[in-house]
Amino acid sequence: MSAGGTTAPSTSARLRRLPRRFYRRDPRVVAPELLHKVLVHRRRAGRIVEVEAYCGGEDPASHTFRGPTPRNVTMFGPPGGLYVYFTYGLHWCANAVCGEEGQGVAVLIRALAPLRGVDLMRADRPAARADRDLCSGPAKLCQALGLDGTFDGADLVRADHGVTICDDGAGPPEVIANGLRIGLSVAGDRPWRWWAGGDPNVSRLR
DNA sequence: ACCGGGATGTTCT
DNA sequence: GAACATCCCGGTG
Repeated sequence: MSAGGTTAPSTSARLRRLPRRFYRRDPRVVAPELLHKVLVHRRRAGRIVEVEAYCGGEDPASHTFRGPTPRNVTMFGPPGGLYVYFTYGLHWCANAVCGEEGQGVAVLIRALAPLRGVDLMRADRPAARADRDLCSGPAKLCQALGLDGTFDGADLVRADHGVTICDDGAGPPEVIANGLRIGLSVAGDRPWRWWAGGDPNVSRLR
C-alpha cells in the first residue's frame, strides 16, 4: 500500500465542503462521520483518521463544562466554527464546533493522513522524521497545516482563511475503532474517541 | 521499544 | 499557584 497505509488515497472526485447541517448534531454522532473527510488549509490537506467528542455541560473534560469564558466563546458559537485553543505553553489544537449554537460541544481533530502540500508540512515540522509523524497528534497537525490562534472562530462552511472540511468521495474507513479519550485527568472513562482502524497516522498509544 | 522529564505560557482557581 | 484535550529528546533495555 501507499505511504498512507490503509488510508484511502486522494481521489480525483471533486471536493465538496461539508454543509452546516452536518455539524448541527451531537458531537458523538459527528465525530465518527468526520473520519476520512478531508481537512484543508489552502494548499495543504489531510484525511481525518482520529477524532474525539467534547460534550459541554455533561462533560467535565470539555472546556465549556463550567460555562462561557473568554477562551471558549467560539465553542459556544454556531456549528461549523473552528475552535482553536492554546495549551501546554506551546501547542495549538483544532476542533469543529457541533450541535446548536450555545451548547458548547465540539469534535477535536487528533490525527490526519497527509494528502497534499506535504512539502510545506515538512518545512513547518522539522522534528518529523517520517511522514507518519507529520500529523499524528492534535498539535502536530495544526503545526503541519499552519493553523494557530488566528484561525479561532473561522467558519469551516464558508472556508474562512481557506480552512474547511470536505468530502472527496473516499467513503468511511473499513474499520472504525472506538475507545477512551487521551490525555485527560478527568472524565477519562467516556469512550468518545474514534479512529480509522489500522491507520499508521493515528496518534501513538499512551 | 518503552519510559521519564523538561519546555513554555495562558487560563482559571 | 496549579492545571493543562502536548510534544520532543535522551536515557535504558
